[in-house]
Amino acid sequence: MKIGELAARSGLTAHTLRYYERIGLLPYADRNRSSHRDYDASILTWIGFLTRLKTTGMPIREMVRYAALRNDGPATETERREMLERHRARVRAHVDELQESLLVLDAKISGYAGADERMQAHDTEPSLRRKPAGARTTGAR
Amino acid sequence: MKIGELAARSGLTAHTLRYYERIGLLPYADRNRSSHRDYDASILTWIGFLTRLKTTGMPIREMVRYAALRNDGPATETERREMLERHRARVRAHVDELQESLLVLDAKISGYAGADERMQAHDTEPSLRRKPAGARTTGAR
DNA sequence: GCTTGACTTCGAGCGCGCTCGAACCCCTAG
DNA sequence: CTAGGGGTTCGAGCGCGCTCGAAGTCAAGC
Repeated sequence: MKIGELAARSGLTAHTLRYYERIGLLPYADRNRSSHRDYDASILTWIGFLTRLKTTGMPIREMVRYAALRNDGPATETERREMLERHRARVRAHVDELQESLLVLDAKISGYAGADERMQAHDTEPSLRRKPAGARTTGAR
Repeated sequence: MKIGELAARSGLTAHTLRYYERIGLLPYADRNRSSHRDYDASILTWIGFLTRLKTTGMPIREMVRYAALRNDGPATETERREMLERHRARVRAHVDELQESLLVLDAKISGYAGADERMQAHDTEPSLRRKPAGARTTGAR
């Protein structure tokens, strides 16, 4: 597979793929006689995993470190596992933080007037929200 | 309150606070006769909210837009609410994505050999994980 | 034989969100 | 009177993660 196809299949651009090779995220690709990169389909699995790491906010230099360890073979497995465990902990913490923020956002949104009508129209998730905060029937405003 | 104190209390640096004022995230602060900024404590609430938006990944230019609307008074409430609703949807989607990625991470981690011993030592969260996949009582190791 | 277009390397540039330093001003305490 | 420790404005610089363009090579199709 040439770089254009890999780009299409991986969702990255050819520029980015070359950049990733340059910095060590992707292994140096075999070149054909025209020095065009020739990829094996298995690279897609690795790129998929890298994309997960990226999605979850791992900095590139850490991904590079992980890639280097991977390249050094089974002896580095413990270290790799530990990296992923640390990363997982960070991601979990981040998720918690986001969920807390979602509550704040919910509160703020329901604090805006005129919400009710549009709630009917836009709200895709009617549960758990209509909590009229006591007997204060919003007579006047 | 002067900028140094606000910095200490808000967790931002004085440099950042000035930067935020410059770009319109923070209202132009009153100056005392020495042209030092003099903040009211209420600004902390606003900064807190901005920090939430930042935490949840809202780009600064959007926060600036929100701040500008806020500054234009109650007439913009609908638009502000809509912004927050859109943002909330993005955040929710992102949380989902992270949770999916956590599963991948879990799988990858448990794929590494030698996990068991260290699990005992490092795992802070014993629930839900030790799923010994059948009756395999870990006799040997 | 020539055009087209996908590839190559290399280095510069960009958008984001700060971060920092220079040069200056003012207030207070010793 | 002086030293120190705030504060001010202004503009440049930085780290990140790409993104892009220039200039060249090569293979295939007309």
